[in-house]
Amino acid sequence: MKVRTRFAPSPTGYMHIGNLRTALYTYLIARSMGGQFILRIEDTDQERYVEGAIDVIYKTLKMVGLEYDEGPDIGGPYGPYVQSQRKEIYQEYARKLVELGGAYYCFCPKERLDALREECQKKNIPFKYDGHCKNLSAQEVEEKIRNGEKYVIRQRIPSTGTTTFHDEVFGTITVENSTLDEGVLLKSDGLPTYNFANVVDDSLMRITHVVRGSEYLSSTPKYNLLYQAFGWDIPTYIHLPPVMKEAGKKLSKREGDASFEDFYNKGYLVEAIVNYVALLGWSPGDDREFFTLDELKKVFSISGLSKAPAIFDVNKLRWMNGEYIRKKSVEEFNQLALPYYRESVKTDNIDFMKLSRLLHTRVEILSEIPESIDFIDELPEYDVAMYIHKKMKTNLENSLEHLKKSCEVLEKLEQWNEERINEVLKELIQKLGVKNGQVLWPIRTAISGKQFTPGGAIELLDLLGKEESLRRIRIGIEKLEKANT
RNA sequence: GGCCCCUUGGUCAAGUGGUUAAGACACCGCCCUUUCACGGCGGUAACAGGGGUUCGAAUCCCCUAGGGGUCACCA
Repeated sequence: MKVRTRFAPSPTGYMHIGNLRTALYTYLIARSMGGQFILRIEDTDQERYVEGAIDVIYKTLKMVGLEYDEGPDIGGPYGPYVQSQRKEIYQEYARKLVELGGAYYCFCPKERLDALREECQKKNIPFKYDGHCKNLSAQEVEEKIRNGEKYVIRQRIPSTGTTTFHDEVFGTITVENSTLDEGVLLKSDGLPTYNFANVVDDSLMRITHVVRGSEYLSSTPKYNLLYQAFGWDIPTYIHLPPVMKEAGKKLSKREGDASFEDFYNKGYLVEAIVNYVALLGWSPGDDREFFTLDELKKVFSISGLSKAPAIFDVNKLRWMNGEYIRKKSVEEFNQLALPYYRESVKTDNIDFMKLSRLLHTRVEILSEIPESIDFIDELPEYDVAMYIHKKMKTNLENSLEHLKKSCEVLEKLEQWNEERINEVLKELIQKLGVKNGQVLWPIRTAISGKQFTPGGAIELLDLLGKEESLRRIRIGIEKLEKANT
């Protein structure tokens, strides 16, 4: 039988990183076994409807490269793939289930249920529907419906015995049927609950492997009962532990560290996010940790899935993102960096390729680019104390002296390029008989005004150009003269 | 609270009865070096606790603790 998995998000308007991981794993499980991957939208909750939310799902899957074989926008043999468009199907199957004895009509008003719930809470016992409508006769049911009474359809669950299911990651789990609540399958608005829709759809759509978050673990016995009542094959279950921010905390939408989009907008590369997320809760079994999507398709295996919740470590993502950046050619990096350059560099005589060569090994996430090059447009205010560097053995006096001498040689330099600048300065250094840093540190300080810069003095001189460099060096000389008197 | 699940360094994790308990991120140190990075080398750091079973337990069993999930006409 051909493996078929499905990613079935409810459209909330953004793609949580944990959700993305579920999608990834679901996709990989299918692809690693040569199977098909289906997209289905679970929008049976009308109150939660969010405009444009489905587009976010399409867009994210596309960016990440998770191609689905069937879905709302591309169709397929088991459509429609949006649950709100399958209303009649659920109603039909709900009625069928009643006939089969797996469900019953319930006319209990909300008030009655609320009272029941309150009572349970008082006694500190878990809420369970008390079966008030469980034994209504067919005639009674028919009459109530004819009278226009609102109703739901509830699952009928044996009061004794146990139900066992097997999960590929959590193993075999057995629960007492008596602890299972006879939940609502079909709501009074005619739409199904998740509990019903997912079973019906998964079966109708021939899903062989059900992949979802571990929050569904505890209701899975009920789904098995449903499959059994219908006489359907039970799928292979693969429940995934959650992704946490830190022990006990979830990734939050508010702090902007929860969705794929958040990370993408912060300058993380799609490949890096995918790679990192793949490793969050799954291990190939060996040391390898760099994978493209295509490579993952080959090596992914359910057996590498872990059952404990994983904490999302932004630090490691950063590192991995940096690695991905370094793997790119300078040209590719330049293309990625361009929009960020334009954010902070307004002067147009800067050679961005030169800049990219400097930044290439120093950037971990794209969004840190603007700040690291903000000195290009304008020399920042800086303190003369920055000229004092213990290891370089620089102080205010020798910095001034060396800056003056450097200024002299640089002024005379006709051909302004890295090679020539290097020659002249090294010559000067030799003549002075000092360490490189004695001359170069003050220069870098003078032209950047910053403690840390991408590239050293020579690269920066070249980057900024003769005129601007000399202007800044003279400012430095002035500052030092003032400080020395 | 009932039921279910989970527990190897700060984090991700390998490990499936016999290992000096891998590797990666982070951290620290050294080297390279005109700063910062990159790169290279090295270091600190873990089987939640307690009982069993066994010649032998991170691995099997039980208890305790901590954590998570669930208990909706939400998914």
